[in-house]
Amino acid sequence: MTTTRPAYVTIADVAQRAGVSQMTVSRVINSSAAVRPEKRARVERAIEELGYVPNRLARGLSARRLGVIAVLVPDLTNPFFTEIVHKIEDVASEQGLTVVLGNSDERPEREADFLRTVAALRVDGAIIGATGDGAVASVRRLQSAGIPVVALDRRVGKLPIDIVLGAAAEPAQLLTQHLIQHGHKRIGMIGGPASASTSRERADGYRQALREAGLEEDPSLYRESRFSRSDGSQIGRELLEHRAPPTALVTANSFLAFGVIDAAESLGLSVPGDLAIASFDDFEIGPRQPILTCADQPAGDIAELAARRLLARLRGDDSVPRTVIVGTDIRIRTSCGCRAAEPSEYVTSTSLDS
Amino acid sequence: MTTTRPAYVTIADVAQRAGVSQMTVSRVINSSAAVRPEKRARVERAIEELGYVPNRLARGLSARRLGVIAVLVPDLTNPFFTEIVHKIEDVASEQGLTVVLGNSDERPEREADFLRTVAALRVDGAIIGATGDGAVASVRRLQSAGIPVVALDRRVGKLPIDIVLGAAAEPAQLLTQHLIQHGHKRIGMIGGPASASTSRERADGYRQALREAGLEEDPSLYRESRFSRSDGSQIGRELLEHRAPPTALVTANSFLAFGVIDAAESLGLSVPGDLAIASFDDFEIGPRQPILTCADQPAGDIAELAARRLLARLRGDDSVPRTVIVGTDIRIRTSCGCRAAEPSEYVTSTSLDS
DNA sequence: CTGAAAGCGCTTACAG
DNA sequence: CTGAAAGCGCTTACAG
Repeated sequence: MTTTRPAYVTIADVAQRAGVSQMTVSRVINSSAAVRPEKRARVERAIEELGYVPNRLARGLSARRLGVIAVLVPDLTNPFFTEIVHKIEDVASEQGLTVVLGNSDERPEREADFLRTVAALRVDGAIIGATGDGAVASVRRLQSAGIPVVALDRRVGKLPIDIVLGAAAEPAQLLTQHLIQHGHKRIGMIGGPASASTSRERADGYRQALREAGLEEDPSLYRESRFSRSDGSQIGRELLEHRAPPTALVTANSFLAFGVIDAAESLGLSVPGDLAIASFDDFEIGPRQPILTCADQPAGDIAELAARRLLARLRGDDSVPRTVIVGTDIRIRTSCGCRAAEPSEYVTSTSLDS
Repeated sequence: MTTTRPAYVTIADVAQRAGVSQMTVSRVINSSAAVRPEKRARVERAIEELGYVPNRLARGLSARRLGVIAVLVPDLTNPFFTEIVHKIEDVASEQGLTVVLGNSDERPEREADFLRTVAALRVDGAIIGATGDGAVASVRRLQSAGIPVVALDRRVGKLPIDIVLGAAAEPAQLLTQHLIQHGHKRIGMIGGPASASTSRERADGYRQALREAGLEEDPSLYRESRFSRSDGSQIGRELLEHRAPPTALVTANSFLAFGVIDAAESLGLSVPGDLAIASFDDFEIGPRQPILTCADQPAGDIAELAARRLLARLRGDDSVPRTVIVGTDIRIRTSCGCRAAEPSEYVTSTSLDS
């Protein structure tokens, strides 16, 4: 079809030019066995002269090891996941591994597509931030094909699997308690999609805090949403127009918080004056001091732990699946009603085996 | 090494179970030729029952078409590139293509590594945001192997190659002119690394504006930098402590602008009162109205155009390499000294053949 | 230390 | 519409 034929140089060409067998060339390329120095030199020269680039597909096919790992995230637009991808890419490239990237956009079908692709590619392993429990079947297929999978940020059903995620219930509880300490009685929450374990756990933490404080739980004050600014804005508006609106809100994601603030402003209300806010995620990017009181999950650490876990599996570690829960910093700023930025930080760091 | 053997089902297993030849199975999988309905049904059932997932490595090896494209960006931390990756991933997945992701971190060696990997993987094509002209050799190697490459955001030396980038000189000129209209006489610029064509062109636009306005060009007011907040902060501080400091600054990237504002604040100076700023990129993410007057390159459009160009090449388009320059919106906000947000937008949109 | 043979799991021609 | 043969470019045993 195209004019230029992919006229690749093959291992046979190199062997012929160097006057050795293919195997010798293979051994030189992979340093997989000792080769007499003179031969090695001849091979290296031939490789150089011919501009030989070993075909990794062929290698992957016969060696059953491609040197590629897959990374799936639910939203590539979210700086939390961006940082995760960035970090995993760093670790991978440092290990000579290549990353195949997938973005499900929180859609289970896209997720299934990607995981099927990845299975077809016979990647060495995968790190996935699932859309939710819908990923169980796909992940199981990968596992039964012998491909190690590490879950990140969200659980995958009840599957026994390595998983690395940020603390969810405790920080939500702390955020809520903080709002309670500011004197709020009617505290609402905009949670994430119930399909994500993280969302459910954060909601638990919120409810737990209310309960412990002896506050009534008004079910109409908890709202499920997608992790988007527009959902935050829309639901925020609805809550603020509630007959008995909340005076404070916990949001499960910063996009949601931004949207709520948009809504408040459009209604002529001020934050935290008319509505106090505490949120998850710390990704305000800009020239001014951030204002959001939030639970900041260390994305880089989560990513690195997940990557290291996968690397261990690739090396043959077949210990029991591990659940690693990474501590979260609570950053007190002004959206909750605090004046100054008293850096009262809370750190939890847990690591359990399951 | 591991306990579970990747006991994959192969096309031969399916063929046997369906009582047909491998070729028939292959034709069913790929819809590459007509197959009698009953046989097709038998094959489909066998695939289902066996849980067969075709091996794309094997397919790629013999068909010389993997269904994978490579995407390289210089900074995965920069929302401009994140959005680009996001969009390319969208287009690719919609076309059934998989994305292999690389991040050079602006380091030519990492770039070369990635491009070598990608060549070894025999990907179908690549879209690369190069670190600079250092990528010439790597790109040439891909091209001569018959792998189409589309450059994005930055040129690759003088290589004849498809390229999609945002306008650079004109917006820089307009930004500078705008500052001049505010009455500034001493206008500096923090440009990006000179290795990137974009940086050089932006600097040209800045100088052009000064020249046309008859303003002196003080070379000490132009500073080269990396695209980072810390560089912005450090260089910003140096410029502000200059014996005759600039009263206005153009920055080639928003991270730089943020850093400059950090520096100004730490010196007790205000923006735009003591220092007016106009920048490239529009990626303030947060709850408040953005303040940066800037040239906003449409990352999504750039990405999509690049992806479409590559797709055309994959389909066999062998026309002359094309240079597409995408228009940039100028967003007037307050960092330049304007009061309100008069949305005076400038749009340029050009497409040239080279 | 070295190499000939077989095989990885597909597809590409080629016949029929 | 269908299939047997050869080949894609490597590596894995196996001999020596």
